[in-house]
Amino acid sequence: MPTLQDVSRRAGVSTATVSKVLSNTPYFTEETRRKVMEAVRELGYVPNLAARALAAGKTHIIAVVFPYVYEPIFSDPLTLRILGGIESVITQRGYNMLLSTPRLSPSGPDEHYRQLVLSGYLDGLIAIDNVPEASVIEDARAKNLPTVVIGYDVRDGDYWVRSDDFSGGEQIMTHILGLGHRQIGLITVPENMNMALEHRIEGLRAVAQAHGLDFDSLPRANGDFSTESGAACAADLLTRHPEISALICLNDRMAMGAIQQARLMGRRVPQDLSVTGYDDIPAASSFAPPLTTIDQRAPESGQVAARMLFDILEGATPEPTVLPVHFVLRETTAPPTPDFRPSMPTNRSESREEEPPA
Amino acid sequence: MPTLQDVSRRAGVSTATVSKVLSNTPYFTEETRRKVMEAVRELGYVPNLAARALAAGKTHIIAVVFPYVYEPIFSDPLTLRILGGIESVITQRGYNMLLSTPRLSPSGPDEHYRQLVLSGYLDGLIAIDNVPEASVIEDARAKNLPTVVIGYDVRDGDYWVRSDDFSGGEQIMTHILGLGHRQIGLITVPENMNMALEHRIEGLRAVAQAHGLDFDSLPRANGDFSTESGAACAADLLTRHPEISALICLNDRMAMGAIQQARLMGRRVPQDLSVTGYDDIPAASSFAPPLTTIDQRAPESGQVAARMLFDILEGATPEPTVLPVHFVLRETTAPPTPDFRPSMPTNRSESREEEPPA
DNA sequence: GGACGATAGTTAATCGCTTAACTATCGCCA
DNA sequence: TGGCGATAGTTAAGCGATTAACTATCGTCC
Repeated sequence: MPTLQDVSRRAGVSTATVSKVLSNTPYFTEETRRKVMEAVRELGYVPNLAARALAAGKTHIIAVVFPYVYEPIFSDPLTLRILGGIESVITQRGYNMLLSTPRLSPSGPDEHYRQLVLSGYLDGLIAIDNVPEASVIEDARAKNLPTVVIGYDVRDGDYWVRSDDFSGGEQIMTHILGLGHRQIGLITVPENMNMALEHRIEGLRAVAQAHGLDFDSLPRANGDFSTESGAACAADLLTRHPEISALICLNDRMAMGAIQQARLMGRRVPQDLSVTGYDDIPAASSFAPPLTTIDQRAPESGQVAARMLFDILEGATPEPTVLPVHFVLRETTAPPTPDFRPSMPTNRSESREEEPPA
Repeated sequence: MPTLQDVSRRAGVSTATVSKVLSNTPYFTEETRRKVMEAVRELGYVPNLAARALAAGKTHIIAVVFPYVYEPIFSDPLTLRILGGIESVITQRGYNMLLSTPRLSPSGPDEHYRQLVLSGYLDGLIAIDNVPEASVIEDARAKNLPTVVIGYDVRDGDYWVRSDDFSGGEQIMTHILGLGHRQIGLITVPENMNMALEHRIEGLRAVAQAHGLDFDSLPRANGDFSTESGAACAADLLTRHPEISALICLNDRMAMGAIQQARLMGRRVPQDLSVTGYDDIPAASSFAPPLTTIDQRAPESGQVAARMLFDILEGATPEPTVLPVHFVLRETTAPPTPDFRPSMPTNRSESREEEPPA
């Protein structure tokens, strides 16, 4: 591979001049540029990025960090769409994207990841961080590496972008309540697992209580994001509380599992049971029936995060961003039918569910 | 950030010795190692990867290349699972994964990608290459960069791994024929778009012809991998050829679209119409009804590719690999019912479809 | 005409690490 | 005892760029 020096010799100038021409630093003539460019072409010169990184202290590599927590990112359509959004911006700016999926333990991310962050190999970092414990950006913060977090685990001074989960929860509950449902079941995930989901729950709660509903006494079961767990939760909930006329699920996959399970138990959706999801994954619209859900605009959040990062790299100090969510009305919700409306007006007498089904 | 020199001073040895200890190159005492390691710990030293890359000529970065062709990879669950497989091996070996998605044009991949490949930033490359034109590995080949291709666009001497698409096609057709179907519709993609799919078609053809069926005269429509296009193709096919009792789709998403469309047209699946997919994406098993399909073991192919790459890096010359596929019998296929069996035994009189629906 | 600022290009130090070549020491054996 | 090979560690030369500091040239303005 030809080096800068080869080019400089061939063009009959110094390496400094070649470097200037290539990086468009002032003070060279058109004639010089021509000679240099021609030498570059003739030799097929391509700059050595490692050398450039060492000398200039810039690697043009942005790490995108998806911690390996509850499940592999590679099966979660949502994080993937975020990734797509990030990729589009990074590529467009001529940067490269290093995908890192550190394993998390209570003592923090794995050693290999920590070395990467501290190694000077990275110009910036974008991390998904919704998990309360074990922050993935501590080292980056300590090293002053430009970092944008997508999610909630931030502290003062951090740059972040997040989806308006609270509003998403509000919109769902408003819709369900507006339809006339009062016997509502919740399919959630264990507490302290994901802060985004907890904000959705807070949104649900706010609206429920504004309507005089005792949110904490609503039947509730915890899944683990998967379709299967959604089915299991639905089985549990519908068995113990046959009066339920609407099921609010905190993500689409659990909603889809719940619908299948409900059908197995003889409930038609939406006639006998309304179900809502969250995320609007690709499968949601082609599901039968198409799922009423919340569109988080995941690709957009990736793009916004990437743009914020480049702002920081250029010396600006971008504002943290909360992205609006969009309610997607499809066909899994309907007003409750009298058959499934029990005689008592609320479910105050019901016991509360906390544990997930086996 | 402390450097190697800082460590060497603190430990009271030369930088060469520190380097040796850290890379475990022979000839130092246990005592020396202790001193060095202690200095490393005290200073919080982390090697600078750019400097290491420049000096040693190894970056510990593997590029994973998913060309942007017919659609963004970020919505294709299949390539994503391959990515997951690759990631697991790369991470485990302590390498980093650079995700590159070059834009392809008839003149080749974009310039930024070419620079990356030639820049010396990469220790190896894994590429998905099923698109006939515009190879993504030409530069890598020219530069002698260790490369493994997942797919078909290879030439002699290349390392590759691919799924046994031909056998997959055979198994699908054998199953459908064994069920008794003879009025078979095909939902495919345009020719020269994806070589893997063409091999599946060859597998289908081989078995069909062995059974005396004129494969080329089977009704056929071309989609573009998407659910929507599957629905459109199904609408087209079932309208023109109502006698069709089985629909073979070359991927799951098109199959799912086809099933929804068939249902809209009053066909029950599988009673009135059998449908098969290909890929076994996550949604396939939770679809209603669960989809009969082919499992390609995508994560495995990613793992195999990554392992092959490390073999090459270690000086070995691994054998190209064809991975077996697995037929997944679920609930979208059944024997044809007499109602939908037309009087003529074959469809020799039918015209052939080539164009996709608008 | 001389001084000065802008322009064009060069020299050489530097980034932080690896490694070939070299020196020094030690044990062992003929 | 001398010599040799193995062991332990050092010196210093790169790797291939960037860039600060410097020199040289030229036009302009008083």
